[in-house]
Amino acid sequence: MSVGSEISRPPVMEDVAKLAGVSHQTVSRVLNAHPNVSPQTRERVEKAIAELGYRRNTAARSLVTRRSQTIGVLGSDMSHYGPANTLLGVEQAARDKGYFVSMASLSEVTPAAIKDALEYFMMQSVDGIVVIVPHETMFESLSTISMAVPLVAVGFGVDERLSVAAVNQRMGASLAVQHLVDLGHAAIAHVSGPPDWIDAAARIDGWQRTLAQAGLADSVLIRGDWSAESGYRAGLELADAGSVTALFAANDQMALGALRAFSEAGLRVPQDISVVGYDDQPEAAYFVPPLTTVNQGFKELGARCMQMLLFDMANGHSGASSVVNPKLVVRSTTAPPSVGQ
Amino acid sequence: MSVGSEISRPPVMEDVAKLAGVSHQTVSRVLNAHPNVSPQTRERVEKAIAELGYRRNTAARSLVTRRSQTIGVLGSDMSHYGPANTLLGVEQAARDKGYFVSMASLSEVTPAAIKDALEYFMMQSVDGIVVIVPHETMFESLSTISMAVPLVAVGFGVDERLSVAAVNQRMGASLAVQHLVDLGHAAIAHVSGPPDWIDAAARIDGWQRTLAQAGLADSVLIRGDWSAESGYRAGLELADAGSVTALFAANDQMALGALRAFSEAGLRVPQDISVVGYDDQPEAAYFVPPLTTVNQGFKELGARCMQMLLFDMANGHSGASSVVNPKLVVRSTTAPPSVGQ
DNA sequence: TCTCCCGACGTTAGCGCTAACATTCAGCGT
DNA sequence: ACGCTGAATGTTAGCGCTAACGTCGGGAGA
Repeated sequence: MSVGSEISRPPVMEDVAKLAGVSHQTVSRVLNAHPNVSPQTRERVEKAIAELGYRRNTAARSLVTRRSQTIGVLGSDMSHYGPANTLLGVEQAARDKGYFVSMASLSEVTPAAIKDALEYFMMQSVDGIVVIVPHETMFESLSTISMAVPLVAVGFGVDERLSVAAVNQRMGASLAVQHLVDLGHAAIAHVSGPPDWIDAAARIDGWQRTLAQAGLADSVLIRGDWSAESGYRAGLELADAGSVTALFAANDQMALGALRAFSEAGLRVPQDISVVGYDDQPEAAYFVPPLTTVNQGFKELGARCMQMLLFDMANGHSGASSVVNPKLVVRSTTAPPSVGQ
Repeated sequence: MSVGSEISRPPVMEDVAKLAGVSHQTVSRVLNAHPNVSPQTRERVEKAIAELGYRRNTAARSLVTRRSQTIGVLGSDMSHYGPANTLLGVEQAARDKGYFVSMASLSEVTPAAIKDALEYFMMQSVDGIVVIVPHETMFESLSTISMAVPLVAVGFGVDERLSVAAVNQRMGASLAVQHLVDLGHAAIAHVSGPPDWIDAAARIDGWQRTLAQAGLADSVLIRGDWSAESGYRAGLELADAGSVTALFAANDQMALGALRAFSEAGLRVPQDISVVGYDDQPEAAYFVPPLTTVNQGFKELGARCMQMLLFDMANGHSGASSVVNPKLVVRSTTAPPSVGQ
């Protein structure tokens, strides 16, 4: 019923054309939704395509159009909540728009590794690149390498050389710290991420500014590395010093570590010390006690990213930026400082 | 110094050939490491390639070789620890071997969505597919759809129709439960994942078998959905009933939720109740108290996966399977049941 | 009635590469 | 000296598609 000559080779455009009684070019026109095809012809061709199970050959198409319909996504720590969800957002938006997404992840963020990955994308002749590595090294590398294709970076500070989609980290940090200030805290420590991470730097900055605006003195800053373990160590340190009534952690995992440290040290949260996290990963609501934290719309960020990339791909480099605003989520790790303190 | 005719078009093989004073085919031979090229010629060609910054056009190459050098990775809940890390393992192994990796993630695991995603990979004419969706629906869909390219599934049970790389879930569950039995527990509950998830089913099975082997009666089984929230509800239920001295949770997040529930209910862990998780995500060591759990080598799993896929791509479908063994990680949430119980 | 135009197709010429087949030219045995 | 072999190259013919042009009718305007 279906096939005339039972050859194993997958059907090509010519086969469809023959079956529909038209030329291969008409098939191409149908596929590309050209206007000048009569409805009857279009229908015949579509039927033939369905009957043969024809699929257009992407390589041949790419060869002549010079576009691969692929975008490259470069990430680093994809096993973490934020980047993983941003990736998901990008992927969904890309697929919606008919793009394929190729991914590469950096096991270490060094200029060489970055160059390699970018080179890998160029080999694939991607039509655009999304970079989800908010790292100072990445920023420097990106400034050095002039890209042949549009690129949008997630989470960088605004810079006219780069198209950027970011969460307003400073605002997020501000939200967190101001919440503590409003509660009456005057000594608010911060466990930061590695300072060469752009997000970490922005959160440190937001923390300091908010403190200053509230007329409070600088407080203790402990450098963490995003891991629960570093949060734990920071928590121990803070519990030992006992100089502080609140802690703002640069992510939920470090907050988790701190929570454990406080628990071990016999400090009650929030009665003895308040804690605010950052990210609002789903587990945060189930920490002991449930964590007050800052929610970032990662999936939306990914979608925006893709939107900007498509714009740049159509109109050339824009250097535009799109920033999404985080929201504070108050749960049970924050309370006014105890009077006895 | 570098280019003769300053045209904007990217260099093609012919340009390299001209510069090196050879034919384009010789350039191709150098690029493909053919044996019959003299060392001097090879060197001249390589120099020309470097000088022009030549990069071979993947589309043209794919068109003629009929291989895209791309493998598709299909995932579902990539924002979770296990799948995300498996993906990373696959990605690294693939890139090592010179393959590109294209990813698609399922926002919902339905036959239609699966078919779509697989279709999407076929459009891209991937050379192979890795499926990281250990879901019953996926298994059924895979049995229905006969794939045109090699496919390896992560985490399925062994089945000769499918090439599979998996963690031995039954053993993992056994490890966890046996540990509790050895401690002296006789009433060991289980919070499972959704039972249409293959991993969840295997862990339930492992839990039951180990109980039976130890001569213990069936205990209470609560169905969760992997989320901390469901673990929390289960914990509340268990605390309320008070019929059990230990809990085996099918993942760390549910264990986290349970930990919080117990804490709220005034149950001390591990004195009043022991808890074992599953996955050993990095945070597990920083729960309050640190969680005893089962470690699965996700990255290794990803690498094995890729290895099998390459094998199948070279030799046709193998239906082989490769299983990695999990390890128990004992921390502080497990102890002998209190005598007063 | 005769243009002229334009919609609906068909035909042709590559895109940049690799596989398969030619070609050339040493070196070797007889 | 003569082929003969085989390594090192060159030449040719597509892979399957789209862009650019060619063709061919049938209405609208003169």
